Amino acid sequence: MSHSDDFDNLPISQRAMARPPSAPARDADYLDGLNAEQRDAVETTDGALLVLAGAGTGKTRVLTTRLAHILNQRKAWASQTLTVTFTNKAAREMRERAEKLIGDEAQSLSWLGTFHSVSSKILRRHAEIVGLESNFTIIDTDDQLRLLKQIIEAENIDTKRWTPRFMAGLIDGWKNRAVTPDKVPAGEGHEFANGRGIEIYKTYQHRLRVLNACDFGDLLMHCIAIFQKSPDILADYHKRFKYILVDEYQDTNVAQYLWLRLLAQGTGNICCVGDDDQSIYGWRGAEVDNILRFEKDFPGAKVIRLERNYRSTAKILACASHLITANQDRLGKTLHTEDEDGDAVKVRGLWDGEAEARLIGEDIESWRSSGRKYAECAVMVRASWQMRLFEERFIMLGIPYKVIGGPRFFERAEIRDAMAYLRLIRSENDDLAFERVVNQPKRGVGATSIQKIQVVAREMERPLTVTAEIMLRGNEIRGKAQTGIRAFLNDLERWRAQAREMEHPRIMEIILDESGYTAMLKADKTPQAQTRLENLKELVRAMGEFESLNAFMEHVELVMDASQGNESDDQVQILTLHGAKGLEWPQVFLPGWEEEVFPSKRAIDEGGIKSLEEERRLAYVGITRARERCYISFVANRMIFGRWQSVMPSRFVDELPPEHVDAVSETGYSAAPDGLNSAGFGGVSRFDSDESFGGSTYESPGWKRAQAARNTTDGRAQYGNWPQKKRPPDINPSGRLTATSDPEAASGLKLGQRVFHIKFGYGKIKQIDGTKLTVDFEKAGVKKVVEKFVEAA
DNA sequence: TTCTTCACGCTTTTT
DNA sequence: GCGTGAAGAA
Repeated sequence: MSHSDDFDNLPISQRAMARPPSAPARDADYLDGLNAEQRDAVETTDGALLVLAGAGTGKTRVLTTRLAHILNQRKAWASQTLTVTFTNKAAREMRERAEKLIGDEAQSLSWLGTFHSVSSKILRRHAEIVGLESNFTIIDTDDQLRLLKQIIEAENIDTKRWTPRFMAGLIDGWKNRAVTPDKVPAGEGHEFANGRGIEIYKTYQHRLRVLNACDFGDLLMHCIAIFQKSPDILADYHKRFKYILVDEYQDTNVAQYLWLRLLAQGTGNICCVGDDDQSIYGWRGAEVDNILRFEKDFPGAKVIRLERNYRSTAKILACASHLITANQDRLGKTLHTEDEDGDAVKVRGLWDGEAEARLIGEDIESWRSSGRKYAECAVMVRASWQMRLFEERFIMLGIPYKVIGGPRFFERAEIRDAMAYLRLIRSENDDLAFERVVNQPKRGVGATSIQKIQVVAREMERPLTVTAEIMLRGNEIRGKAQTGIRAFLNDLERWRAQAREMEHPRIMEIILDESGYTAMLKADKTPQAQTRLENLKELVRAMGEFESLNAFMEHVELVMDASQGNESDDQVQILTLHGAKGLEWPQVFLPGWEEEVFPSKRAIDEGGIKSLEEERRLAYVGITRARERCYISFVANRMIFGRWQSVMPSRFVDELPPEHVDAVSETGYSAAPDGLNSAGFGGVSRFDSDESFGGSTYESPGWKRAQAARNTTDGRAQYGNWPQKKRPPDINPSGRLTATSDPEAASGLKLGQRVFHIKFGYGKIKQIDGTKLTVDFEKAGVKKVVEKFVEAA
């Protein structure tokens, strides 16, 4: 095993003296096939280096090869390199690809991970410096919100007017900039409850410390604090990390930047790879400035541009490049390819979202019948609500698909409940976990009882479990709650003892059984309960893959995306544009290119030109995912939040280069990119003639607003909120029933008629009472009262 | 205490 | 359209 001679395995006394052997151990044949720039980026190992890597230019390859090169040149041990990424997925991929290059040695890359996982590892070593114990809990957004809610309520602030979510946003914003409560610039807390925001931030941080917990932002912030407070610790890390590699540098926020800069002060060997045109996380604190400023931050830094694209055909690349030139602040790159022209990017205008889904479904089928794979196709949307239409259509057509980045396994309620039990076993201090599961399953412990305990706990400054115990002894809790809590505490005690001598998957099973959680789900006849049981089984199985309970829990707290399972299956991928970074497919569909959808209304309203540019980068990312074919589409009418709106094609459509675009009209309306406005994209006129509107000059508010927004330079709509007018009930071509908010329309339904409902599939009408229908969904085993249905023509 | 109903707000995206 | 969370009813 080549990694047995690793730095970490040396006796501590020898570490300071340890030097990697100086001679290269292997031939540098891994450099074959790299172009001149890539090779330069790999071989420039020392000093600060910024690699500006455009889409599809072999960024990951350069990073991993560089890593291999450093190791093969014996410039450092694997464990003396630090490689940080943003997502777990990226970290995993990096490790896998490194393994192919350097074999077993990749296992010693113990400092390869996300910013958060590396931070957590560092923080566990020095937790006491920031007032934590090394077994601290990492809380997620859900816990964070509950904690904040308690704090805000305790301050007697109305949580409806000043929502915990908003406060969480402020705190995240501060933490993204590594701003501690005492460093908040004057005037910034004023947005919340008349300036009490800072106070709440302070209390929040204090509470976290008491709970021996951190949130995601803390992981980085505490690390920075440790480095700043203890120069000797920092010096240790300087000695350790001889080479630092950073992926997706354009997405770093201020805290991450500070973190990196502190660590890079040692050797100064830092290599950041990124693409300013793919910075799409500004809303969560990413500073494109970090990459724009790189040369100033790291004096003497070298910049290498990777501009040869190996992914897309020339036409696809031309579209993307042309579109992105509309952005102002760019470092500027000129991507080129030696690839052939390929097919033009297809732009298509359609009547509505269903037509769009239908067409894309057909395209995928014909792709498949031409002998290609489903898995070579991806549908990329701006927001997750747009996925539903495609799912429905694909189910109907029998096209296998997979939604990427849907509700994550470990964020599901049942999994979080199970985790809360484990957390309570690990530490009796975990108040958040206690609150979550004292009454889950129902033990007769209601809000009143919990509140009572909380009050006392706060007074005594003890954790809830301990307080509850004391109160039970003092007979201060009566009735159902008394027996409930008694049983709960006894169970915890017993499990804790058992956990010490049992395999950890087994203890999970015991907890689920004995707590009555499994029984609760078994008693629940809805189809969701079945899935939940399966999820829990999966959880127990996944636990078995970890050495210890603690290892498993660390994994869950940070790597919130387990259990993909059947990745090899031939499935169409449905995902958001954000989720698509770093991926590629031969055939890519980009639906929903309408003003206010993409670019999203919210982005335009809130962030003005800056957000608009970010949306454009998102479009750029979308197009550059395509290798052979790229289909862009927009519709005339779209259902948004249950309301029909007439919508305009996205301005991005107009920004495509006409000579590389093939504009196809599927509706009889002009979809030519250069003529959309003048030719009068027909959605509106068709809408006008619809009799149900009883008028001929109707224009939907959405359309007017969108039109106004398109015509302003900053992208902000000049109109306020327009009164909403309802679109008449929709009649769709498959002869199904569609929900409507118009009660009058819901007449003429017949008993026994089958209706469609999004969640439960087809059901039979059992009873009609005005506009109220009782529908029996036999397949799902659900009876549901469905209101406001309307019959199809 | 728990179950039911209703209104609201929100759907960018990640650790 | 959907889930959440608060208020009201059993």
